[in-house]
Amino acid sequence: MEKTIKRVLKQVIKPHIAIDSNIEHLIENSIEIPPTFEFGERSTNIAFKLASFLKKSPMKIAEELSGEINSIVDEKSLIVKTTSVKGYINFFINFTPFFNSLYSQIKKEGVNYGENQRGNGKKIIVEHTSINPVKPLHIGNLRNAVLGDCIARLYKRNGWEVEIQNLIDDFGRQVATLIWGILNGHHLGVIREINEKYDVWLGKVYSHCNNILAEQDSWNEVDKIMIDMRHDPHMYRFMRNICQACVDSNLETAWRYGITYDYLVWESDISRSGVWEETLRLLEKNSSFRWEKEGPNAGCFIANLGELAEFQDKKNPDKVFIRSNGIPTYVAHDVALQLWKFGIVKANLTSRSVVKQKNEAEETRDLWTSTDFHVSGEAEKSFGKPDRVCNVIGMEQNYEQEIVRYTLKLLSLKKEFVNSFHMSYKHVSAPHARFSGRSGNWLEERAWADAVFEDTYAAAFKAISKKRLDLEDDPIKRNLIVNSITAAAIRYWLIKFSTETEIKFRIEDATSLEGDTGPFLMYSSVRATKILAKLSKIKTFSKHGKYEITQQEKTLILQLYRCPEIVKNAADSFQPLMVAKYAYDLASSFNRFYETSRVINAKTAKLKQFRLALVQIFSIAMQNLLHILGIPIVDEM
RNA sequence: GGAUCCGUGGCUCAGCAUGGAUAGAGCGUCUGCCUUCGGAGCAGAAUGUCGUGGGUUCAAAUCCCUCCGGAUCCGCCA
Repeated sequence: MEKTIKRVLKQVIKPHIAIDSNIEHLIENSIEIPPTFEFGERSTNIAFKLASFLKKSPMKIAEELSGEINSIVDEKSLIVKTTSVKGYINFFINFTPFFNSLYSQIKKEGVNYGENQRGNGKKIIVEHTSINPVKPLHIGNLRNAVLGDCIARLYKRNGWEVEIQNLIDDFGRQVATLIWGILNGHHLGVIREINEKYDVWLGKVYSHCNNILAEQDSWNEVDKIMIDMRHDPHMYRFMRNICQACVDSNLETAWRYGITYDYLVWESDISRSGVWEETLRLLEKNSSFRWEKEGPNAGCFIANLGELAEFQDKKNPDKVFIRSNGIPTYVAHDVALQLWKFGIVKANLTSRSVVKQKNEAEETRDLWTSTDFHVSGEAEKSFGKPDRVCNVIGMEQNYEQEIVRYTLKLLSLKKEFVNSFHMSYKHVSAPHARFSGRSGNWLEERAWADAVFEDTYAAAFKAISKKRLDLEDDPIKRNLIVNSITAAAIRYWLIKFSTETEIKFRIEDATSLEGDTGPFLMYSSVRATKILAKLSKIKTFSKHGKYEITQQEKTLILQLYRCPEIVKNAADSFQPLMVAKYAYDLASSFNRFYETSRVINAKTAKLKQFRLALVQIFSIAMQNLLHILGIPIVDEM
């Protein structure tokens, strides 16, 4: 439709002014969706833009162009007529051929409707979740995971090969803190409740350990454990087993929400494979990095970021990569990791496939993990070597992520520099503070991912018990449906905000099932499914025959048409929110259609056929969108 | 001190990249709609100095600057 409008516009503008690249650009970006349907299906403000070139008033230009367009179109072309209102040119289209072609397209593309192949098979690594393996996911971690999961799905539908990594930092201070606590028997002071998830209990222990450490001021003992974890095989095995149990428990949570991974990357495996040493050799060869001989940073290895314009305004533009005690800093580690992801340094990790995961659509995905021992005869698979890397990390780490990115620039890794993306988002906040694993405040607010699931489940269960008395005899089916509604509600709630908005955690918002929510989208899809099931015997829509199209139907058709554009823009701007908003608008349009257009009792056979066809393509598009959002598709609810 | 982000009805948020017609939703409040494809829905009402003050422009919630309020960052923490 836009293509046709631009072509016609150029045709009528040409006699008035030469179309150079400047004018061409104006035309390309001038098509918009009018505020109300009375102004047509599309409009353009091109007359305003041309006013200064033609030295005429916008209204006059719009009037002339509109008249000229009307003289070359008729009721058989896609554009039926145009009007000029206050300087705008409004386009009215012929819905019958428009619908016919949209219908054929969506029917033909089916589950692929909305997709494109722009990625052309290129590969992206999306790293998300990546929590320390000492605690459960809290709602903020879940926001990270859901956003990352959604971006991965979006990239896939833009023709990219996607590899989802989850980094397990088992060599960090948080793990050492926990191990210190367990070795000193402090976990015995935290009673594990019946059926309590392991990671939840561990998170309590971890928080407890922090309190004791703060009282005793025994951090030097934790430092010693950090060293022992690296050098004492028994200590390492002890630590890794605990982390493994925690990760297994974390995965259970992720799967409840339809989140799956391709590769769990263990920090200890990375460390032992020599990635850091290789990175250091690479940096040492470059003049932008140096060992400091004097001054406050004497004995440290420094990244000379001050030579970049972007860091000139910093109080201290240079960044310490290796402390004077020889231990690399966190950001240096992240640099090594990024270099490894791009395959600039080689880690030679041993990997094994551990479990077959299923997401909400029952799609199978093998989960692989890096490992410290190889079982002979096991299948191997190589990871990495992407064209692009996207790290989903909170906004408070914007500066660190910039350092990582610009370090690539200092190393003259131009391609890797422009293909490093930090998907940044703000925190989910508790009423008066931020959630933190250390303070354990997620506990008192019931803000860990499993508790939020339970509370939402309870709300959904209450609702379905009222609405679906018939399901009392089928608790298994009811449980499946309630699980789906729960995941839908929470996932949608985490996606619907802009990544730049801090979400205030309030359980009544997360568990809401009405209005701008995930269940609302599911419900519209269920309505369509029900109609389709009842009319499964009607022969397929043919474009011949006459029928009237109502305004609600037109709106729905126009909404359906936008799907591919949204999928493209959402991926390009790293805004899953755009898909959520669009899916909500589409569901809303369908509900209005549903209220005003009876399908089963339509007045004529032809009308019935047309409406059924509209329901069919709505159902296809909505299911594709739900899949991108990771919302389960159900037949009833 | 410097940097980034945020400020939109009572509440929670979209819209800002690429300026454009009457600033959109949801929740809450109020009024209607179940002999009607499933009411987790629909129709309607009320509620707005788009933080403040300037500037640019034919046109500013959107771009630029000031100030006010909030968050985060600028570690040999992770």
